[in-house]
Amino acid sequence: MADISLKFPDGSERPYPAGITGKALAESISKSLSKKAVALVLDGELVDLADPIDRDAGVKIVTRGDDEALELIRHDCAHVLAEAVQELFPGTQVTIGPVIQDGFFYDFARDEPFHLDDLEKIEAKMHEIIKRNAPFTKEVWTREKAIEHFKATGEDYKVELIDAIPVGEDLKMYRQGDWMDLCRGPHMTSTGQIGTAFKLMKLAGAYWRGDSNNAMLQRIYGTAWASDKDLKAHLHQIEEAEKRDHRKLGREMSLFHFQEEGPGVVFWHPKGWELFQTLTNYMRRRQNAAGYKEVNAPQILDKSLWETSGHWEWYQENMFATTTEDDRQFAIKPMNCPGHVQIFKHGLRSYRELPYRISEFGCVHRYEPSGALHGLMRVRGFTQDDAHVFCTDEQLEEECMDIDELIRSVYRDFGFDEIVVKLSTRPEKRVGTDDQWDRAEAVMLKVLKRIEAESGGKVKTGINPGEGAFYGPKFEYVLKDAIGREWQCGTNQVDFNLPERFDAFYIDAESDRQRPVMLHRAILGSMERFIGILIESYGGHFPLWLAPVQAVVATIVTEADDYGRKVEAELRAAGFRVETDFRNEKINYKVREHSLAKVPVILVAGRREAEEGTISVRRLGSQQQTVMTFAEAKAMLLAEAVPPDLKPE
RNA sequence: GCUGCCGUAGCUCAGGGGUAGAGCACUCCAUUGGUAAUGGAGAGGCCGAGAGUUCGAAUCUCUCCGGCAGCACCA
Repeated sequence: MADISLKFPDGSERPYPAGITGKALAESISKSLSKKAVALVLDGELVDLADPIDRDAGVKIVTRGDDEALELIRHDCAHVLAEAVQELFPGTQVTIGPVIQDGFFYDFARDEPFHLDDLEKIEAKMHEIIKRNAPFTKEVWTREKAIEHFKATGEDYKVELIDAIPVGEDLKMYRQGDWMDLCRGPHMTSTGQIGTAFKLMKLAGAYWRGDSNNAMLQRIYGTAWASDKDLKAHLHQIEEAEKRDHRKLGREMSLFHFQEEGPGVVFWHPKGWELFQTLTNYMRRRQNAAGYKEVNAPQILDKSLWETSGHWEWYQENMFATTTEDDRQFAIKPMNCPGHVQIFKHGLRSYRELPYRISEFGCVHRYEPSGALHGLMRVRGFTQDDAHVFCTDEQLEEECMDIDELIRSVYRDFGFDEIVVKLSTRPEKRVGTDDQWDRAEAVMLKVLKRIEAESGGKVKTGINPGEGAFYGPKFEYVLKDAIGREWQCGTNQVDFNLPERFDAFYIDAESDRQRPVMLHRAILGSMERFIGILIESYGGHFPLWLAPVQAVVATIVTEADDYGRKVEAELRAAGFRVETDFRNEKINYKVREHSLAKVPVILVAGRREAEEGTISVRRLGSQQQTVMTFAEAKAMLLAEAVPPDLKPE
């Protein structure tokens, strides 16, 4: 057999007989390597160790500790999960079991639901299967044989999967002991290589093929790692994330609450509302500076308006509607755009007024599916930092670029530097002509390229086909928070439809009527959601400018209370959000309580401070405190509390 | 909306066919104590709602409401 030349990661290149397997290759290098090897990377692609290599290629032997092996561990683990379930619960059908972030899942079809305590049994069975250490072996089957096999074993879903695989493609079956599964592969060489660092996490329902018209399957989620240490670290990380949960912190910091009578609507408490207002005021300043005029449009409008806008036809199931005694139908606004069009239309607009930018902290209500509700992140009543820009076709591109700059500059102020901009194109359910969509998407594609280019590649971009709003394509701004989670917040949508539906126009330089283009844009998106993101991202430790209570003045002895009152009054007069704690409690008690409430600064005054005009400053998260004159402390705190947009450069 | 689980005091949770418990928080009393819990006493619940089974239901069954996890949907 002819020789092939294989190139190793260290750059060295050696000849081998064609058809050599990864296993034999590893053996030829060293016995210990062949023992540790679990797979091969062939020209960047992960393949089975048993696959013959028949061409010149770059190779890398993957051992269990390599990053590439993690995917295999998880994938193999999914197979073992499926085997365990079928051993324990005969008659259960297997469907798909892919690798996901941090682990894997497998979807099963079974009439009886699994219970939480089944997970323990399944996990024990998995350990047993792994201990058997059966080799994974691959077989290539014909379509007919595979279909026949799965029909015979009652695996209807597998048959359906095979039907969806293009004719001519090989069907690979992986066997582990007595069990086998249709699978693209690759796998490690035996189940024993999975190790013990895995855990079944949760049970959930999931639609077959992700389509809610299909049957619901039972999904078992698991996490798997290369070592027990990694598994432990992952479980610890989950615990840490739970501590940041905005629903928990919102309660502990008395920011807001929910209750049964108002599913999906927020009761904002004084401190939460303070935060809300601080954020709103910041956005108001940013928008005013960017040339927006703030407006306010009605909450409830006649059905006819929503028919004209298309909402009644396309969005009705998400709308709260009401019929009055005189039989008029009204809807509570789910969006602000129709209202803003009315403001634009009121009176003749000149081309000189364009771009006409109006903003509104618009409170909207949407009937969201009950299962979607999630704390502040997904609610039925929320406030958008919404705005609409009416402009000419020629102005469109620059307006989009300005909006892009505004959005990213706002995100920077909160420390969100990693941004992805996605273009969502025309959905199936939509209004307007194809020509309008063509025009809108063409401009947006151009803008998307400019955003990426002008950010020097810092902003990543992408396309979401078919995800646009019913009235136009949209840019979606996805930010990454302090703990690496991604959130879609900002949006910018190009709309040629609504102006036409409402017959909005302006008068151009030749005194002719012209149709404006309309941009819908939001930056934080939903104020509620953004606050939820901030709570979790900061873990409740707000920067001073955002903190609802910026400092608490706590006295040690009653004689210091008068001084404490003076400290409070002076800070309050300077616009600082400060509270006092003169309770008959020990200072330890007070420090503990305000630290748990995540107040950024505790100002402690005892007899000494009162006499000397000083104050003891203790920062949240620090075990120490600094004594300084009150004047110094005040200057320091006031300087730190200046919002980012008002900071002198 | 779908699947599964859950709903006991403001919060965190125990109990589980014979009419209710803990810790923290709260109120009162004593204590004026230097940076993460001073001691004592007290008050607090139609055990999510409705119906059923039962001599008797917070406990079992059903329906509804709400929550949680995931799916679907989405700012």
